[in-house]
Amino acid sequence: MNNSDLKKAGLKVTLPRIKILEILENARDRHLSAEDIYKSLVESGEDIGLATVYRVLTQFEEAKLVVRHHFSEGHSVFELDLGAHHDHLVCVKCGLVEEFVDELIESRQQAVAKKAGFCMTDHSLNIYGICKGCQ
Amino acid sequence: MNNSDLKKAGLKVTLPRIKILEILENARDRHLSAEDIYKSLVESGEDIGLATVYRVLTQFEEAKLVVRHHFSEGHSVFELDLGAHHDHLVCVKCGLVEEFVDELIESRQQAVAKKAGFCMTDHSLNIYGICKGCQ
DNA sequence: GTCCGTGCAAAGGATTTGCATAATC
DNA sequence: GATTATGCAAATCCTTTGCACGGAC
Repeated sequence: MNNSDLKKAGLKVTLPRIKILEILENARDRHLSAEDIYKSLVESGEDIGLATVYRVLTQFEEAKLVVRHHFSEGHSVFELDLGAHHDHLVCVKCGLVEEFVDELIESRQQAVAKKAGFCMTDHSLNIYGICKGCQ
Repeated sequence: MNNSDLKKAGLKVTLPRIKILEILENARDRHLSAEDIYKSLVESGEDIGLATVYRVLTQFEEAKLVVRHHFSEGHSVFELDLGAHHDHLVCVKCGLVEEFVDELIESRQQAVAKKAGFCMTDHSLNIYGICKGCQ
């Protein structure tokens, strides 16, 4: 994920876009809110507005560079789209997010959609619970 | 679901609460937003404020009379909690919501959580797609 | 009569938008 | 140099809260 990905997406290579991409790549927990990213920028001494963060993230989403998730927290979180679909385990205490894939669940979802006559475009499965560290 | 359910929940039996319960029971699509409910009240000539709708829905949620869902639309939707857990198929064109249960998926989720060391408290699975009528 | 519930208006948080300026290509 | 991006502030959407009044028990 680098500057040429931006060009490919038809986006000019600008400082805010590069920085936001970097932050998403280097984040320990890869699932960040717009506010998280903004804070991170401010800490690095960058002079980038929150509105720009939102604009860039929305553009990245449209360009399929990032995926937006709505965990049940009242705000969106974003992660780089590395192409590998996965679902999420979210800790309701500390906010930790783990990823998982279960082929059986994936295929059953397809089957459920088909049976209902839906043409499935997407799905989101979030398991909420208390992680090992918080128990 | 009636007035005695309200009393059981420790809530006084008031007109707004009764009306909102009725609307949730009679809704064709049982998944309504606060705004939907408010509009429905206004149409029936009730003089009930939107703030009250939100307050009542939040109380109902705490009392386990309704369940709140966050489909990816920027607002919450509410449905009566009839005790039967289910997941949702959401049409991205018309907003139609269908319910389903798949035991295999349910049990796999438990297994996934257990393997990750999570104590699962809840989960939400939404399949997004285009319904039969919209295709 | 006490306490809880409600309406209204104002506040709140997350996100978007308008506009003049500044940067990329 | 033309076009697209950005920063800032103001606006918007959904939801919550403060306060004085009204209703349930």
